[in-house]
Amino acid sequence: MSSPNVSVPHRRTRSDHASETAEDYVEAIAEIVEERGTCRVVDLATRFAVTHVTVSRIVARLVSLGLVETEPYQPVRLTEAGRKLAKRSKHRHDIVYKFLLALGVPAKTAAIDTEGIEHHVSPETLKRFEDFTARATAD
Amino acid sequence: MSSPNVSVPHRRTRSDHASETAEDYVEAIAEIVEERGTCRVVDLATRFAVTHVTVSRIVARLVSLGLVETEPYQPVRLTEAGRKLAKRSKHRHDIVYKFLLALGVPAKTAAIDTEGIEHHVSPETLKRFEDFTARATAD
DNA sequence: GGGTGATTGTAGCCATGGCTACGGATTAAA
DNA sequence: TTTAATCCGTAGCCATGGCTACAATCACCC
Ligand SMILES: [Mn+2]
Ligand SMILES: [Mn+2]
Ligand SMILES: [Mn+2]
Ligand SMILES: [Mn+2]
Repeated sequence: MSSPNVSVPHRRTRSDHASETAEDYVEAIAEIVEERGTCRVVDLATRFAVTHVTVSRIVARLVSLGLVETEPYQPVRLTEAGRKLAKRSKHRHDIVYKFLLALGVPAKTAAIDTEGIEHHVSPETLKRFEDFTARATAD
Repeated sequence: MSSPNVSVPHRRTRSDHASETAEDYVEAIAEIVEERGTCRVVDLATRFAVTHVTVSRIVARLVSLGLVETEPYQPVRLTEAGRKLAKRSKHRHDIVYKFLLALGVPAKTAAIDTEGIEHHVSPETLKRFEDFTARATAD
């Protein structure tokens, strides 16, 4: 919002992609911890359909970003900052998903499309999504 | 659709990103040719707010993909395949943009969000966008 | 204690898309 | 015809996110 960057359309798209991995990973970690109690590298590899090597390197970057804590051969834990980001990401994710459902998109397709769309929805657009879903659901 | 790939949400998102550059570039080339008669590397660099080096390398890949033709120091031209992709991309882009407008998103924000969202909208979702816009505009 | 399978780490490769620095080509003016 | 500006190419750097191959660690059972 501050930098003139984000007012050039493609710049904003690129900047969205830069934060995308962090958002998806902390969200996934929070979900997996919720389900299984702990989250291991393998769980993330399965979730994202990539190898454990890819996950390890991304997790290392999340550590350097202060979103995640790890010890060798131990499960992955979120920091407080990580939990906050996860919460915000999940919130936005849910709004987008429910919006697509309210629009009449089949659940499976909605789940898939949401995973990409969520990162490109500005606060303003998100608000319109919310409003629409609220009205459509009011019946 | 064919591969089991695209049914894993994040795999589809990644595959969307793989085609994203090609789509945006051929679309931009078509637009710039429309406006100025020809499209040079510099025009694309301005459009995407990157250096001419980045553009050159991406254009080289588009050539190898059969979407674009170039000669040294000459303007960039679309092949027939490039024009077709540009047309499809623009069509989808327009539907997403008009949909956001119909939803009540301000034009500037809609333009920015569209640039990212368009690549993650499945045919099914696109159809719902179209339907919504048609009804909202019918008043 | 030893063996085995699952998990994690590490080395090293590739493609993509950013960049700076610099040099060659084209074009238009002087 | 020289000069200057603009445009383009090339070399070489970086970060990210994929991968395979292999080594180390851990957990658990025998
Ligand atoms: Mn998500
Ligand atoms: Mn996502
Ligand atoms: Mn785009
Ligand atoms: Mn995207």
